[in-house]
Amino acid sequence: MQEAVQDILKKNQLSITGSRVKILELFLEQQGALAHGDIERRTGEKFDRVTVYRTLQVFLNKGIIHTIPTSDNSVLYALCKDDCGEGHHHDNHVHFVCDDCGTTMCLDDVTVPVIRLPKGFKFTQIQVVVNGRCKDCNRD
Amino acid sequence: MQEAVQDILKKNQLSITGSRVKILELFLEQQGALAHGDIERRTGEKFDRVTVYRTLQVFLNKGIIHTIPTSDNSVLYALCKDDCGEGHHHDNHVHFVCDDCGTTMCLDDVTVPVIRLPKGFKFTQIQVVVNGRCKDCNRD
DNA sequence: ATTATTTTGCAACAAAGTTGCATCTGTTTA
DNA sequence: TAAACAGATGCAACTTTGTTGCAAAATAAT
Repeated sequence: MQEAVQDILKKNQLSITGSRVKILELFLEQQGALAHGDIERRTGEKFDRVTVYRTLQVFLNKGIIHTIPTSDNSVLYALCKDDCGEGHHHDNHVHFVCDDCGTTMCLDDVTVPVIRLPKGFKFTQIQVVVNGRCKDCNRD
Repeated sequence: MQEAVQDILKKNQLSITGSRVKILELFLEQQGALAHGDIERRTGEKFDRVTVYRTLQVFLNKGIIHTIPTSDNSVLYALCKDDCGEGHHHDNHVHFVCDDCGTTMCLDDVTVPVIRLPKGFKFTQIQVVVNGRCKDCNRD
């Protein structure tokens, strides 16, 4: 885990600092998306709010994480898979929000469908947000 | 136009007030989505910020407008078509954001695709956000 | 026209996000 | 390994966005 974090930072030519390591660890531990507030709480408010914002911004620019559009318009961040980097920024994504437990995740293996747009429209990116019940919540 | 506005308000059992009329007119005039800021500006700051928020909230509850999730997490509002009302709240929507002119619109005639979710997942709602160039911007 | 009900604007507040700057930490080089 | 440099951090102050309670004003009902 420690190594994975360092690898990612080095690969992206980022210096290895406390906040970056800690925040990246959070993303790796938890399969799912995190809000800015979550991150502050789960780092034990060890880092300044500003630092968290700036760290997330850096990760966004490097393509390490990406944002997820939500219907309630809170900002969520999620780890990107390997095929995303600077330049190639998540052309297509399917995100799932569980109405029960609130978990938001990126369904990487689900392919984004082709959408027939009206005449004259050209698309560059498609994001899909699915609401429903996740695997865990459906057990009960 | 005046009539259309009054009709909508009456149909939803809302009293006819300055801000409601003006804001509804904005939505009817403009085919596309509006941010809260847009609305304030285009009403000439005639109404208090709070009033605008509350008016939008009322329209949302009544199903007159709906919000659109955007990748940059700004809140956008758009008019609903007739088949949306209290209770039946936009289960499926395709929204288009033009990267050129920034216009965001609701593509009502585009059908939302079926998405195969992983085992155990159940969906209740699907929102699709498409980025690209709109009809108008593609002319040049 | 008068009353009852809603809606509005104001003030104050809370949350979310940004900026500039001095200080500190990580990295590089000798 | 120590000095020097570049970059990251924390603090303070500020802006933007959104919320709440309450008195005044506008709308609807009688």
